[in-house]
Amino acid sequence: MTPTLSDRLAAHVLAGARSLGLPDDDAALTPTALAAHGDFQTNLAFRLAKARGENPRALAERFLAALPNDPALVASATVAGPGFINFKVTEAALAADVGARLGDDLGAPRPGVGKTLVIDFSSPNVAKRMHIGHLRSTIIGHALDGMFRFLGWRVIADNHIGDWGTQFGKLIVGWDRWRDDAAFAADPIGELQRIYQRFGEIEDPDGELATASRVATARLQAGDPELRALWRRFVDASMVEFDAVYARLGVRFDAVLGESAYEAALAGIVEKLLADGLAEVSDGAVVVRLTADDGPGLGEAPFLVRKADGAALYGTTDLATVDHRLATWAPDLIAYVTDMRQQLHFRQLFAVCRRRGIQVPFQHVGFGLLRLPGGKTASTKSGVVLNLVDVLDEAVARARAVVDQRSDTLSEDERAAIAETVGVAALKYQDLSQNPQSDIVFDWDKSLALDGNTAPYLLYAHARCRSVLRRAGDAAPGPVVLVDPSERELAMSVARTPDVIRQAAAAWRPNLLCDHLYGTTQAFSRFWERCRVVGDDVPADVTASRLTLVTATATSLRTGLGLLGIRALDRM
RNA sequence: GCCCCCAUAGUUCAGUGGAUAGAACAGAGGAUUCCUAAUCCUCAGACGCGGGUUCGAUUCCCGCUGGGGGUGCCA
Repeated sequence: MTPTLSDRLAAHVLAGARSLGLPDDDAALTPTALAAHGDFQTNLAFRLAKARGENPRALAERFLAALPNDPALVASATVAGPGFINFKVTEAALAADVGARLGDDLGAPRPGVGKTLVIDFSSPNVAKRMHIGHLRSTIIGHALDGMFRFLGWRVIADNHIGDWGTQFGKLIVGWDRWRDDAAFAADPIGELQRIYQRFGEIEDPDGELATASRVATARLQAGDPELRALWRRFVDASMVEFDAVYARLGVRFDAVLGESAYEAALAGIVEKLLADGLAEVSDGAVVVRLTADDGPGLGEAPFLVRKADGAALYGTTDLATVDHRLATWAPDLIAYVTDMRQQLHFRQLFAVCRRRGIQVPFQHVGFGLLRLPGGKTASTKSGVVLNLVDVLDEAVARARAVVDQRSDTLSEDERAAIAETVGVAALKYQDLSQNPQSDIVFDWDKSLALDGNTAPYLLYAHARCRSVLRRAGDAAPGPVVLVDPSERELAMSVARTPDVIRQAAAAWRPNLLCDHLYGTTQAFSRFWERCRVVGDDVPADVTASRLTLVTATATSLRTGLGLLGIRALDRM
């Protein structure tokens, strides 16, 4: 592995701070906003000057003088404006860096080696079709999974399926009365969904249905073999469909443990909380009372772990799940990727875990709602449902129309495969490229767009890279020599990719990686317009250099897209 | 009531207390004897309002307005 240019410059800056007698552990190093200011800048002089009440410009001048001499790395270092220190790295250092990033691991440092992350995402409910609202958790979670693994973490992607609860009583009752076996055989989830909806719509003036449903739920949870078998059928049928969607999205899990897996542990959790004095009985229910000391606003609402009727709640299940994860994987960090509406729940959950003596840090990655134009939320409740598979199909159909128009020399099979990849990638990238915490407006034309800052743009650039590498034939890659400005810009972007992956993971924000890959692609497109790689009029050493640069670009794009769950194409 | 989130160009979105706030789409105009034009180049266009902290605020704090979400027995 090779430290990145910014790692090396940060060390350079911190060495300067030490020799100035002002040791620090943050070099405040960032890429410059404008190329005219160099490659990187440090704003450390501002911070140090503020702490010491000095003039920042004067301190920056002293700082500059105190920097070590490193002519191999630093081409120039200058003080600018009120106290910025701008660095330009040498052509040789940049060229060498590009040459070190040709493998799939990008030669990147792996600071996560030895650490384990459990990340909980997707978590659909059994007997309901996945809709567009499930997309965010699934693909943001998967992208975080990919980025952390890239950084060396052992990652356990855990799909916490909603396979337990009162909805099964309703399903069982409805199944007995209204099921259509042929419909179930043809489309299991569709039939289960129909039964469930009918249960909600039908008149039940005497509460007869409600009673039957409660009885069925109780029998199921008591282990009635017949109902258990029926429940298993519902779960299995749902999982078949979920797995098909995951395969299509390219999403993987290390563990698929539904809520039912924790059923046996729930009573013990509640008893222990009571015995330890952490929980109390209140209005017949069992609650953990938190205070403002547990976190802002947490003193208001208690955390419910058992209802007055004796049933456990999702919070109880979540506590049992934490116990299981700690015992099974001994993680260093546990993360949950859910929509922001569950923020309070997780803050409470984490606080209760801390009270139970659990030291492991938790992270709730809350993302914004997906809404439709006009402000409606896309949910079963509002009656506006966009089935995920239907959206994927439409995305692929739109991609296919473009493939047929642009790539008419390719075979039918190739075109179908390309359209599938491009369509699904476009939908995923559209989501991933936005800040998770922002609400998303789903609009068919925007969400499935194939032009502009979209996955197809990145995939196309990668395909061009592969194309020229195929054409290079026997010509071998060689040392990088940066001649054209577009080459330097591209090289710098490629060199920064490992830094960006680290930052994106640390911020739990895949969109930072999307932004960077888009920038790399823009740089590549400009390079492509200006610089020929192979040809009779291109000197051999220039071809060799550019083949290395193109290889590094292709690797950076392929690896970066791969972390986002998007497979790069060699042709399109 | 209380708590949380959001407000950037016509639209959809980026933006780490830092230098001239970036893209895309839509709009106007250009580029292809040559490695994939699903491309590139040019033009035009924005930080809700009022205070505060700071050398410096779209960013942090307070208030206001507008929108969304949550809030003891759903998840």
